[in-house]
Amino acid sequence: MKNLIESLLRQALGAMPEELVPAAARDTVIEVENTRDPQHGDFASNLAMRLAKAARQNPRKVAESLVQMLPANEAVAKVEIAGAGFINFFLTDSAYHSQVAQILAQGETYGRSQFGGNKRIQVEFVSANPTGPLHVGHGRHAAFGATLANLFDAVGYQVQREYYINDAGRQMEILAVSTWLRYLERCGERFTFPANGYRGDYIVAIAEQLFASDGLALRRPAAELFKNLPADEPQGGDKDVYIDAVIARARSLIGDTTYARVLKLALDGILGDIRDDLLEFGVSFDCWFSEKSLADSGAVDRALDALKAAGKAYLKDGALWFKSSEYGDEKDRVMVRENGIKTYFASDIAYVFNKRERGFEHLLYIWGADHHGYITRLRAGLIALGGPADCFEVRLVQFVTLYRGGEKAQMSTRSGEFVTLRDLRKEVGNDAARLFYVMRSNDQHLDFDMELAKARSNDNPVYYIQYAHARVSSVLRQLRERGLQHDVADGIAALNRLTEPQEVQLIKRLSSFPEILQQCAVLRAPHILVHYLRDLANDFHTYYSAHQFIVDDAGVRNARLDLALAAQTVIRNGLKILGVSAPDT
RNA sequence: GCGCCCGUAGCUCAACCGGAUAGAGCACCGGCCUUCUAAGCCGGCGGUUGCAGGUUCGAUUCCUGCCGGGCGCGCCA
Repeated sequence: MKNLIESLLRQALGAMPEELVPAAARDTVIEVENTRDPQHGDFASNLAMRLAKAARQNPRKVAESLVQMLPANEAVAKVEIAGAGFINFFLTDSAYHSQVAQILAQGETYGRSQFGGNKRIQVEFVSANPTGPLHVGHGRHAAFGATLANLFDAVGYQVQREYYINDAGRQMEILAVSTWLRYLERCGERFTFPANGYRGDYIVAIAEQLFASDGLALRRPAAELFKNLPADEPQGGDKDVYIDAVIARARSLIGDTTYARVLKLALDGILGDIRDDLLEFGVSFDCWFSEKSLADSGAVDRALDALKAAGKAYLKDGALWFKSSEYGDEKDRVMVRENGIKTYFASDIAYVFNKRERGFEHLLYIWGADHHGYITRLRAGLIALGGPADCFEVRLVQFVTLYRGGEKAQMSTRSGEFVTLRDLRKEVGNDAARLFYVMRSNDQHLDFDMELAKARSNDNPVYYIQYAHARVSSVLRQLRERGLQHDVADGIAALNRLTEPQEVQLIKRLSSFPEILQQCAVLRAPHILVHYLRDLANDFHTYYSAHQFIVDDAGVRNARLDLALAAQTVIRNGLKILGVSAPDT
């Protein structure tokens, strides 16, 4: 509908005389918006006001000329000029009534469009380090990223969902040694666990597996393991230096091959858990991309070489630096440390380049708010390697604070007692979690109230929306119980009987669904869809309370049932994008 | 100190990338069930959009400066 008005205005603009609207001013974006007040019609445009300056005319005069040039259209009942120069469009009833027929005809594809022009976009999200289970913060990333990807898919992009596995580097070493130490404890060795080791229960569980498969074969005396090591943090030492020493000692005691096997056992175990967790949450990925594979394939070295060749890298203090300060970064960044080990930044540059090589036209990264400092430097890397800067986009997701009742729930990674995504899903259910996570704008801190999420009441938007869906199913059940049939075609023929204000309101809401999806995708704002569905549910409940569907007049009855079915279709389509179920009861 | 995000009703948040009278839910007050699910509906109360300037026909939105909150500023990941 909005697109129709827009094209009418564009035609009118094209027909305006040259002396009134100079050629330069014609190339403007035509803004059409839904009106807030019904008195202003169904759609309004500020086009005349935007042209007024170039036309050297007052806005109302420009509006008059535009309206004169407006081609006639059967959907438009009336056009008015109002206020400072708004052009208000009033649509005909039949234009809206035909929307109901269209929704029913299109069914689960209603709302989808070709807006994206099949452009290849990649959404990379979650990408949590495989060193432990996902926590509630990752849940927000998962829900946000998955919903965005669904939105892109719905509006005609070719979308790929990717999870970047940080399976290279020191943290994997720490994971492996933590697992082996827990195994030693299981074997009966006694010692103090390193301050910098991973101490979650999941490590103990993996160690138990190792014990089951290998028995005491990998046991080494604790005394030998900890002999002549530097002090750990509680003893006044450096925890990083200490854990590195423990890792080196462990490697020498059990050998690199066995060590690698322990590492793989831990990595596979945790990654498998993450994968299952996300799958249960309705979040799936097209690609799990391994950082290690990037290093193994030589891609990281190639990226470094390319930067050197471009004159954007230099040696200082024994380290290799990238001149990111040339691209607005605060300072240059180290890519290869003095000890020869590459930083994450080196991998990240290679990775962004790799994404481009795989043919994605647009790269969307979903990161935690604490990573905002990396945006400039990574974009710098992309530009330095010749990539277009505008294909690189990062959306930050702010933190989640859990509340249980009025009380803050603690989520510290230190203690190992943080609330996992799995725990949260178990407590409030997948539907509530998915919806609550995206209910607020991503750059807004999220207060997640678990009590509210569980509530089966009006306060809870999940049930409110789902209830509207279920009510339609219930009406159709009632109909059958009374021995009646829903004749869709008969209803379509009688759509002009839908004249009650609640019916008109509901139809208007339904007809804006395709535009809402586009808007959500363009603004990367799934929360708009949640608000829309909430409003739609409200429109439906209001209608439901005001009028009966199952009435004696067959024409009205079938038309109303058509409308109810259309509302149910839109709710279901919307919930599907959000990853929320649409129950019939 | 520098950078990013945020500040809107008592609370949690919207406001369609500058538009018309700033809207919802919760809470509070008052109505509606012998008729399709009351998990619902209707009405009422509630605002100097943190503060001060600026830009223009028009600012919650853009700019500047303060105030307040969160998060970053490693040869960590």
